[in-house]
Amino acid sequence: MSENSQVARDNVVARRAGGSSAVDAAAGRILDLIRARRLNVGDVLPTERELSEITGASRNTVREALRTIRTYGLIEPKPRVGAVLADGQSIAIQNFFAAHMDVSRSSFADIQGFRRIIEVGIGDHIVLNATNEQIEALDEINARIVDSRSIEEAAENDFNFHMALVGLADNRMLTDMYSFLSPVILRIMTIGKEMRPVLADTRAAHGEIIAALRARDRLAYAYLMSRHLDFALRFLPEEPASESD
Amino acid sequence: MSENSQVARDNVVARRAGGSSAVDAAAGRILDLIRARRLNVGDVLPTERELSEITGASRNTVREALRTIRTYGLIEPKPRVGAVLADGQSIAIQNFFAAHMDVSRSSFADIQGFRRIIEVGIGDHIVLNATNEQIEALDEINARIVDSRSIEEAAENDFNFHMALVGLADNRMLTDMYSFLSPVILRIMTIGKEMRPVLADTRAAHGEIIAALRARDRLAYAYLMSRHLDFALRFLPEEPASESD
DNA sequence: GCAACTTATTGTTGGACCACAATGGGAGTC
DNA sequence: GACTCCCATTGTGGTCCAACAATAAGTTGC
Repeated sequence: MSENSQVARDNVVARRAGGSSAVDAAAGRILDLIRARRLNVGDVLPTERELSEITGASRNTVREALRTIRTYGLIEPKPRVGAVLADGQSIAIQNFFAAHMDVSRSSFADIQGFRRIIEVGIGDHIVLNATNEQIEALDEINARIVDSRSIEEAAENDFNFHMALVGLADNRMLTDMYSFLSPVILRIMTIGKEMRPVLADTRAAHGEIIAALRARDRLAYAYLMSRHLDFALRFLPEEPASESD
Repeated sequence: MSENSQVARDNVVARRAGGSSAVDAAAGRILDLIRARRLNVGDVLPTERELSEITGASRNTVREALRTIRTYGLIEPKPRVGAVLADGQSIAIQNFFAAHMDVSRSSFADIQGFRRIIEVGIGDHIVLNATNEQIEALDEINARIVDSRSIEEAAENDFNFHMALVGLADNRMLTDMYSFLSPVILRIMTIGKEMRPVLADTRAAHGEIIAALRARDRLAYAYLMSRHLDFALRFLPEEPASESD
């Protein structure tokens, strides 16, 4: 019993010297480990008991740290094997936003507002620098929307169009952010198409935007893109329509 | 010892009957509880032991569930009080970005390009919606730049100006991103001021932007902001010093 | 009014058990 | 003898429990 408290005290001392919280410290250690060993998707982490030894924390603490990392979608536990480095970004972000949608419904509008600023803002660069081939490629992607067999597929094609557009901005930060936000944007698009499944309209709106690019008309592009994104926003459940809430 | 295993088996049975994972089930129960009791920001959750009784899971399981919710930024634990419903979306989003995005790979030029799209893009909204008081507040922040004692302080004041500007866009996603990017942006500003430490110029450029806002002149704002950010870019090194990390 | 004490709560630990999957060895078969 | 199948063993995550430490709110004594 007394050695129990002794060990506890030592660990507490180590914790206070290290960081603010034992769980946070352990999480940091584990993330450092992933970086140091250059682990990639599919690789496995040491077992919880080994991590417990490595980090100097108890297995319970390690588990809480892993739970945090897991919530970020970076790892996925696999029984008998260990935690596997995962590409669970999509699910994690969806869960993240799902947890927040209950609290604040403004998030959807914020994301759409963000998109509008970005996609309108990149117009100047695209109009000036995009090659004709790139614009034609956009047209090709756009054509796939009406061929979609399901709403999900349509949303994916829709997203591909916008992602390709953002790619023309030639800015890594932007493309990274769009990849990061892709699950949420896809979800917004899916909801929009469920409520108003007229794929031809989406294609036509995109077509107008492409036409503005072909004509190298910045003002037309800004106007059309802005209208296009505003229009999508109108069909989102942003209004507190449900009285039960 | 045998009653120990008996309890464990019962709980496992209860778990399998309930859902997929005890932790997930507990997290769902807790979120339901928050919704059912209509808890708002600032309200406190029941204690872990009470939640343990409510959910039928052990305190350890409850803790892992709370850790998940906490990672989402919905609650914040307070010793002796309990978990408090928090508005920690900002920090949670920042952590998500930190976990998933590698800013260091983006070049300074990319980040400045991103900034230009954002800060020019929000012009319309600001020109239309900002109150005179908000614009005057911007002016006040801007005035502090020339009083700065050090380059770091000047960079910080510079950043504060741009952050306040972005805040006027009234979009949480944007402000969160700027908070997240703040270290990088600050670094860019510091470098810029080291190379060309004429604080009066920065203040003057900001002043012109503020004047455009006062006049509610979108075009002038877009032009001046674009020029301002482009100008900063000119003094940055071509290749970001990735070795410092 | 302030300081010391009490107490309730989270934070952390170590230990235990269960379910499950992989592994390997042994028995049986060709 | 080689191959196959079955089953025990083993190791891992998932869950639970009991205890102690740290902390801060509340209480009491002066």
